[in-house]
Amino acid sequence: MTMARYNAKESEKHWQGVWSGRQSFAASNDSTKPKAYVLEMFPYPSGRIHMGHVRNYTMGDVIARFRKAQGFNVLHPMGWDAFGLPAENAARDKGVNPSDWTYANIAVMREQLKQMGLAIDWSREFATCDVAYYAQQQKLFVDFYEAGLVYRSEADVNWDPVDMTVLANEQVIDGRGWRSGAAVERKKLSQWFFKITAYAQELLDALDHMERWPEKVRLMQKNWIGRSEGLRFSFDVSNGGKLDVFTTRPDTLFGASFAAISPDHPLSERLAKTDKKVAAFIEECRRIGTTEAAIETAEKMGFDTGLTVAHPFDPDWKLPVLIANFVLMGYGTGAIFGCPAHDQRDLDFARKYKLPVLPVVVPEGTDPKTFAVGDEAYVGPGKLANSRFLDGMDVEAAKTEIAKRMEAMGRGTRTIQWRLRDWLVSRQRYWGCPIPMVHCGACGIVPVPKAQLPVELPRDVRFDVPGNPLDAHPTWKHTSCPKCGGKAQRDTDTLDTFVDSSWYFARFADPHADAPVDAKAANYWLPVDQYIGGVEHAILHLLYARFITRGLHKLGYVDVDEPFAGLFTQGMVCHETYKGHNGEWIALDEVEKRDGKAYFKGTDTEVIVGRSEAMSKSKKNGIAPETIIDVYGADTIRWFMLSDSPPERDIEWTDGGAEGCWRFVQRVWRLIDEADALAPVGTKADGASELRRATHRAIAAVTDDVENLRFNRAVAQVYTLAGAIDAKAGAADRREALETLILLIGPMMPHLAESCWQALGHTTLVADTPWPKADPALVKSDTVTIAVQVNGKRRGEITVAADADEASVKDAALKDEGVVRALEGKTPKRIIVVPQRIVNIVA
RNA sequence: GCGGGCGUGGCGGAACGGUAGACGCAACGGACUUAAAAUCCGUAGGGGCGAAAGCCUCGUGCCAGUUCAAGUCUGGCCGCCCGCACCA
Repeated sequence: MTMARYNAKESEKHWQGVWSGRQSFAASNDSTKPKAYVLEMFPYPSGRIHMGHVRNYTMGDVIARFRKAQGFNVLHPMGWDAFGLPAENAARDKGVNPSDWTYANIAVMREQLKQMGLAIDWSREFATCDVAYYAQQQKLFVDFYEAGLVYRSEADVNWDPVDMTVLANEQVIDGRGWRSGAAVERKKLSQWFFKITAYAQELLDALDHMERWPEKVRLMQKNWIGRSEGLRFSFDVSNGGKLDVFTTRPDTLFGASFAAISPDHPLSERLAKTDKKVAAFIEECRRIGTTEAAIETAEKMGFDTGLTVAHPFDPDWKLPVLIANFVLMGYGTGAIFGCPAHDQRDLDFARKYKLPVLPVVVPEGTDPKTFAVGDEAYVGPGKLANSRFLDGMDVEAAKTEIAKRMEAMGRGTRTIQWRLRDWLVSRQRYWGCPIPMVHCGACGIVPVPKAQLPVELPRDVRFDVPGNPLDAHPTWKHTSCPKCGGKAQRDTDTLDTFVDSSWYFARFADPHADAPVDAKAANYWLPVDQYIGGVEHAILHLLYARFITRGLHKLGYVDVDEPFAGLFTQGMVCHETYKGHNGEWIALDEVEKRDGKAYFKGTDTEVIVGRSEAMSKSKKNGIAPETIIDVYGADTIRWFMLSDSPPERDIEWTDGGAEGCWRFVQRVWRLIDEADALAPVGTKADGASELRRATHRAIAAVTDDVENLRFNRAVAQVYTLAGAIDAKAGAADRREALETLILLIGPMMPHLAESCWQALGHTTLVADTPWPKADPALVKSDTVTIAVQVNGKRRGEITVAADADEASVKDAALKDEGVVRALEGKTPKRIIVVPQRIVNIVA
């Protein structure tokens, strides 16, 4: 009997139907099994899935299926991060309604994900643009408002002139909008904020306990939160006012040679009103400030205001007050004192403007009289000098002493300064969750009562005029005040889409609940045991989600603070790039490769082969997953995604690699096909044949590798087992080996596994079959072959019993022919025996 | 500038401080075939000795060090990648 070649297309469709019909992957909210919540960052419905999705969802799927096989009650849901600007752009450019466009995209992508054969509980699917979802989000917003975690404030905001909306700090990258790439402008606007800074300390402290998060991500968050301890104090200004400054180095106060304020400091602005030169200087700073990356190399610039401040410990010591472009209004008080000897920026500035440089901290054992600072500020430890009552103290003691005295004088307080600022969530856009607030002339700002929610988006909006479409709508914003019943206006802003994705994982616990989050269900499922996504969300999404979860906890919706117990950030999918001789990107399908060179298809014109880069539209080096699935099937593309490259690193897509995966699919199928005279289903293998050993070693290794997300190694172990299956082995041993092979690839190539399982005579599903268990006795072997070194160089090899005692191992080693030759008759001085590893003879 | 990561065959990559290069891709040789595809078997880091089995030697970016033993640990360089970026 010979079966046909494995038909991936038919088989995959078949098994997808079977799983769906049996609801194989439905999660139970009422189970006695241990739970496992496996989640991948949900996709934006752009229209088609890309290779990045395939890699991400394949990894999650392997974990989900693996956990199910291990007996866990698994939650592995899928949804859509469906609000956002592309829908509005499509509406403007193509005249389609954003909602229609989005749901059409979702329909396509859902089919594509289903074709991947993901073990997802589709009954829990939702999109963030579903009224049912954003209605709950509006309730949450009101809850947060009432809990004091939401406030409205006028502030300098980041304005994206292309997307025509404001952005949160985190969403400005290198002075540009994270989506549009446009240079961000500054505006003063009244906007809604989430009080994320209220949790700054908690968000920081918890990072230390998040062992299953990558160190890198924790560090990025730590830096972003940016805690620094210091002293805030005031100078008396010669104009009779006070100037507040913040410093982390109060110990260097006697080395101060100037005070500097930001061009945006209120004092600068006040001076500008009466002094044209000040105004011109501020103008110049702002111009440079907004011209993008030039900030990097921007020269330090200062302007002497003519004002002075008195040194807090010596009223006769006057320091000039300068406006300096490197002082940021957004951090601390927007004013500093400059101590050039111990701060590089201050030193650069002082050298340029010929200000004194007096060292006040000198390294241990250095004479303060001879210690000089050149072009490099001294920021290391040492003893205080030239500092009156601080002389001789170390830095820490001096900081404390100054702080104590300042506090006693009522001039300063020790404070903690954060880099993190509150999360600006208002967006002047249409396709987002409407902010459920009403502005009443009489009552001020009034939340929409929960009974009146949701505030639904209108369908009839225009996108052919610039500005906020909701604001431009003729009637939508007009409403009555929930409090006094008088005429009032709705808030026409919508929420940042990062709000949508900051609690969806909690909603999945019970996506049909009447409350935003069903406490019982969420407390059962949360935290997410394994979250998988791109490192690009290391700060934005992950920090916001951690904050919102704390808010949910405060409101009693959940008992946890941290939403994601385990986080894994996967690498990108890359491909070689091609360029023409004018530097233009050449699409993959316009290139053909011949004899190691690349040409324009059908011509002899060479194209330049560039390095491998993340697949992207702009570089034209993307491969559409659907074409691969169409040709080879989902299992092949899944296998590719897991093979070779460690999951956290970038993977390079190659045609050869894909073909190799496809060949392996066929090879597995053939192994089953050609396996004649197997023992019947249910036969127990016995004994300790080589094949049985290989089988159980594979179980142990693959289990360990998948457990630790080392999929590339798991794949290699599977290859090794496949190679070990020998037609000459016993019928029972071969059945065991083949069944094991199939169960091990089950999470990785689920369709192929089901087909093979059936071909092996089973009437059950791999999806319902427990994960195999390794017999420890078979994993360990009786004999081991170890190397024997002489003076650290490998000279021979001996095979000894695994439990051989040291004496007999030594004995065997010394008898080895190669060892004898290498010893040249010398007597060993020392023999190191590492059991089951190595013998090293020192002669 | 600061912080983090990485550097191993033609390529992707393996390797609790213990036989470097598992496993795969590409390559080459052979078998099967009228032929091709598919498949199967075999070879394979560099150099040297040998008819062969095999043996010697050099090899994990570079230079030192610790150790019986270093791809792995330590220090210093070089290169690449990522994050933050005048945060006082």
